[in-house]
Amino acid sequence: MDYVKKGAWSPEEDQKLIDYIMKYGVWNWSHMPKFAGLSRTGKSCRLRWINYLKPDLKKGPFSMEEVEFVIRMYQSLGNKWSAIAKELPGRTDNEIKNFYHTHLKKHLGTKVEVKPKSRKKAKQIEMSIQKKPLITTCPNIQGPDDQSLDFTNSSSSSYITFDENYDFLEISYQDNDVTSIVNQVHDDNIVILESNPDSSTSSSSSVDLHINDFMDVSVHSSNVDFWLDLYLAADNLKI
DNA sequence: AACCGTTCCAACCGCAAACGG
DNA sequence: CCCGTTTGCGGTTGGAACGGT
Repeated sequence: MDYVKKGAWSPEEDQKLIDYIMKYGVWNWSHMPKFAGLSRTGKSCRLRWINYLKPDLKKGPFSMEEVEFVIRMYQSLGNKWSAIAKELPGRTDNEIKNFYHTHLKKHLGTKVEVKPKSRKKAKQIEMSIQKKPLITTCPNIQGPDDQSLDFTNSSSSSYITFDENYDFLEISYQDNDVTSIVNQVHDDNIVILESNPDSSTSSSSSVDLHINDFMDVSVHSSNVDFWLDLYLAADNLKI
């Protein structure tokens, strides 16, 4: 049998693979296809089973908890997708990798420079960040009342404030007090912060993170191209 | 309706690691 | 230890679906 099928799996092929594995289990991926009546490579069968057909897979969009977990794991492990997947039951390495590339990648690139006032403070911040790092993300997010939180054309300062646990407190922007909106974003939610990647052409798009004496953290930028978005955990969140 | 650019993910590929004779 | 085979991993991509004009 020389012909090897490639591309999308048909429902019939899926069923053959499921039936075979349910009956005989996985014993040898490379030999199994011909016994299962499949014109596929073992590699293709393995991938199809592991990433799609296995019964204990969780289907559907990532929950907020899963998103947060993936972000934190990525920030501590990097692109160790299988290691991350092991800690996230029901999600495969491929799924997490796809999720990262489609939803997170473009938002995680910006480094925020921390300029603590003292060495002690620096250590505190370092530990705090390890525990609960600043996270990033999505442009053009809709606020709770469908208010679009668009900071793209900022020509003034923006502040975002966290408490000593790095929990989000408030945000102020120009003359507009958006605290009322933000207050609806609850503690469990992730606040995302980044400079606009599209503004990379501009000469000085730095963002400074200032630690004040109260151990609050505020982010300040007077750069025209700086923008902030909030990544809301509300049910209407689209990611 | 037709076209076109973008988004997204299933599935591919190459390579590395693990296995086993 | 060696070497062929199998399994596992991470980067990449083809094309379907979607959204805008």
